[in-house]
Amino acid sequence: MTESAESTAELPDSLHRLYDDPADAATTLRERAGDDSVAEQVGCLFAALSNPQRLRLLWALRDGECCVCELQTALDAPQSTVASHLRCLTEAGLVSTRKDGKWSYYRATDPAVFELIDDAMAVADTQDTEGEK
Amino acid sequence: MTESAESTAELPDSLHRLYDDPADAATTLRERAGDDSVAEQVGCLFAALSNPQRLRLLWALRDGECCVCELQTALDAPQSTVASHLRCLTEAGLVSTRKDGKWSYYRATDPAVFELIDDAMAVADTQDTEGEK
DNA sequence: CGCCCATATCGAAAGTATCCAATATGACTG
DNA sequence: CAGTCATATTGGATACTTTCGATATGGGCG
Repeated sequence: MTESAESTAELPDSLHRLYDDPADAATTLRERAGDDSVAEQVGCLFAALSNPQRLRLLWALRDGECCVCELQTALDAPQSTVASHLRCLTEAGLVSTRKDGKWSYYRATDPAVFELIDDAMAVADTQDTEGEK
Repeated sequence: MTESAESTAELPDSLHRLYDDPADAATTLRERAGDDSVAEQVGCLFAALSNPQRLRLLWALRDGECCVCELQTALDAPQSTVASHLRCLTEAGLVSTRKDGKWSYYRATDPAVFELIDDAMAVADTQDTEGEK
């Protein structure tokens, strides 16, 4: 009886046909969908991982740190492109930097990200295989 | 001695200072970064998960199937917005539909996606906590 | 059949990401 | 301290995403 009163106004007609107490159902549904700020935070992580070049940068870092010129070679992309992607990964907290003179070395912050990527590959594969059978 | 000859031309100067055999190093680095088409495929999965509204749709589906009007209520978003996100999730293979008369019911295709999201949340949390200490 | 209902699709506006040449920065070197 | 080197930043062109009102589709009912 707190905010549920105001949110009742916006409910779709169909919900009234589906539930005896639509307002109550709405509250349950909204709880299940979870908090938007959490979703946004997780979404940012996934967004950082949603770019093929950035995934390849992470793969290149799997065996240990690399300097920018190595990563540039690995991707076969212009220096400024690589630098922007590294910035993006850094801001997402996925990689961190160590400077040694004029060279910058990047490494993965948390190896858990590699498991995350592996799991995603497994999920993507499953879908492919299901389509083929 | 196959393609490495042509790719040698584009190597950054700095790589020559870092390795005795830059062309060979380049080959190793490029192998480590992996295949671009695989990266693209995994990237698509992550892209589907990179939107807060779509994450909330999946959360809503965690306990079983829902019809569109329930999801619409859960997100508190216009019908067409919800429909586009559902289309996106469908195209990514993350949800599937069942039609019953004029109602459409959506469900998660593979529960593994929930583990993936949970793992991502754990990674995101770790970063937060590290920043605070 | 004619209407209403649940959902899907379209399409335009606004926002965001990507790429990369050019340029800036900051460090080592003679 | 001038030059060169490795990397970072800027800025603008182009492409993709997101949102959502309007409209289409296809089912069920009277």
